Amino acid sequence: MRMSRMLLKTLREAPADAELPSHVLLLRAGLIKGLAAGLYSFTPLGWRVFRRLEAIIRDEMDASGAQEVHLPALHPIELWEQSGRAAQMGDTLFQLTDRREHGFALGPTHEEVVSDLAGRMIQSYRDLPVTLYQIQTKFRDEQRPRGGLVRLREFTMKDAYSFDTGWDTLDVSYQRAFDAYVRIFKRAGVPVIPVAADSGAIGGKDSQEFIYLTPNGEDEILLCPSCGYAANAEKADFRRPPAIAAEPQPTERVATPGQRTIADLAVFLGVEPRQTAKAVFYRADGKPVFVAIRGDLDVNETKLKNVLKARELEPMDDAMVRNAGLVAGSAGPVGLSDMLVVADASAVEAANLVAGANEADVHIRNVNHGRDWTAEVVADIALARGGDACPVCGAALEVRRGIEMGHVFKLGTIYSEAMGVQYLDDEGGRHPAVMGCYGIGVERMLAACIEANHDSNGIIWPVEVTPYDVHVVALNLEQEAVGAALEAVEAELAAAGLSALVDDRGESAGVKFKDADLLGMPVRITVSPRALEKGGVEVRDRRNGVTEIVRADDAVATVRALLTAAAAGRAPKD
RNA sequence: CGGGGUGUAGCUCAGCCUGGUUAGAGCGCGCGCUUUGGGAGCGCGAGGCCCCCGGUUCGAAUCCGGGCACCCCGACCA
Repeated sequence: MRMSRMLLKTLREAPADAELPSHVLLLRAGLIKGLAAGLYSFTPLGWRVFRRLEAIIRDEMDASGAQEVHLPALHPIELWEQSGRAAQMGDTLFQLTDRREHGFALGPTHEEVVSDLAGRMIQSYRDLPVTLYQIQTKFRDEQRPRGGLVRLREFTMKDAYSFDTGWDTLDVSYQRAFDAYVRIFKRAGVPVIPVAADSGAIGGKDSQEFIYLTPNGEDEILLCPSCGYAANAEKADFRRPPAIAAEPQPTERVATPGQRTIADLAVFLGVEPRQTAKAVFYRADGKPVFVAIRGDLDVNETKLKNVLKARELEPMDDAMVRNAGLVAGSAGPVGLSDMLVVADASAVEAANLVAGANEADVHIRNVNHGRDWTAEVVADIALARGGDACPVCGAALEVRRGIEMGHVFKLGTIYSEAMGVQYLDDEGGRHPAVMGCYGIGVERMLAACIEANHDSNGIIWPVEVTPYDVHVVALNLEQEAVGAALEAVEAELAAAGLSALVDDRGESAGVKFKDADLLGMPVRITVSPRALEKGGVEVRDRRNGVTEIVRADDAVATVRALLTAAAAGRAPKD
């Protein structure tokens, strides 16, 4: 491809509204153009990269035995009502009506549609197991699109769904998908770690996310440096610091003027935070919920939401707090009525806690569960934090941030039951298929690929992702010798099956070199009078900038060697 | 949806506080000449509903009110 003919504009300066390195480079290299919040167009060069990522995904999915399908992006709303997710997705679901006033949704994901297809086609255990996948556009009316390609309203997902006769064979399908993901991210040059993840209110069993660790990420991950335990903060467990054991003592009211936070209260009364009870009030699907947890811990709202099987969980507003007879700063579980009380195990096990008296500036000492108050629900609803003890080995957990690249998830029979995916076993018995689902965000993967593969000059494409294998810079192209050498190099590259982007523009040498670095092809060849004088063409490794002059005849072999070394992850020679 | 910020040329921004000529710069773009090893030089030129609507005023990019858009931080997800 000749650059003089390509629709491509590189930017010398970064647009002001881009912050992430990947976003800046995507725009500066002219790979994407914004249309509106969370919506981007791909340029010819950007689309080439996108399609190479798709090709890697397709290749590995096919190799894993999955079969590609193509499902509609436009879904009858009934399908979403049938699964119950129209309500669950809420405003995230883009909805519209056709000319007959029938409701439709733009698919945010495809469990419903694929289940409908599978339900119509799967009849017997002989049809199972089967894994279907597609690479499809998804639509989500996100609360906040952000980070260039990191969080979009229209994006491409590779989504796969496995159907099995039972949980045991689902384990096999799940592992196959997992292994395919490991290979996909490796080939795409995106370093990821699998972490235990929340499976949501819908339930399901194992769920793991593939996370690209970066300070720019939106997810909080807890990692154990000692044993390798890794979990999304929503899911993470930890060993709580032990409570102080003691015999229950009689309760005692105590004046605590102005002591509204756990920290203040603990100092005021001369106790440790873990000797207090923290009270937090929520609305779960509109209903008031009182949550008690030991004072040194925080509530994990995801865990709480799951325990309550709530669709929506939000802090109570002030009016609701007053109506419930609660006093913020001095709230406690003693004497509450007309409200669901949920407690973390920590608040139940600990003896003689200090708790609010539901009266301004008054607390109660020596509050004990079972004697002074009772929780209807006792569960693990505590939030793991950096420094907490690893649930596996006890070492201090570290907090990192990351971007979710993919998610693998054992769904079970939730959708097969709702959507009617059933099979007959060898005795004629009818059962719902056991499902798994597996997603990868393709644009997000492209963003992470750039985050992980760039330097201050621009992108450094992994060999399997690069839009062209070689960037050929021609200088003084008007000189006959240069023109001839360029044509020879182009012909040899083509004959060797290597793709090339050829800078034949009338720009100055500096502009061409800067653009070559920015655009990030792994190898650059310079065809110029100076190189010809030295006996050939110049070949340069983008990774370290090292150049060598080789005979034009040897250019292809040299390029090959550099690409192979880069693909193998071998250190560039210097 | 809560908090913060920004809307002036394709991009980065000045001008706004303290209203007053034809609204500016750099980069980019077009033409000509010159130039070709790290975003070159000279000359000429095109390009603006100053986000939108309303108000104040003799007069608004500038002051006031109301919208909208975009970005960042939080609650949600691939």
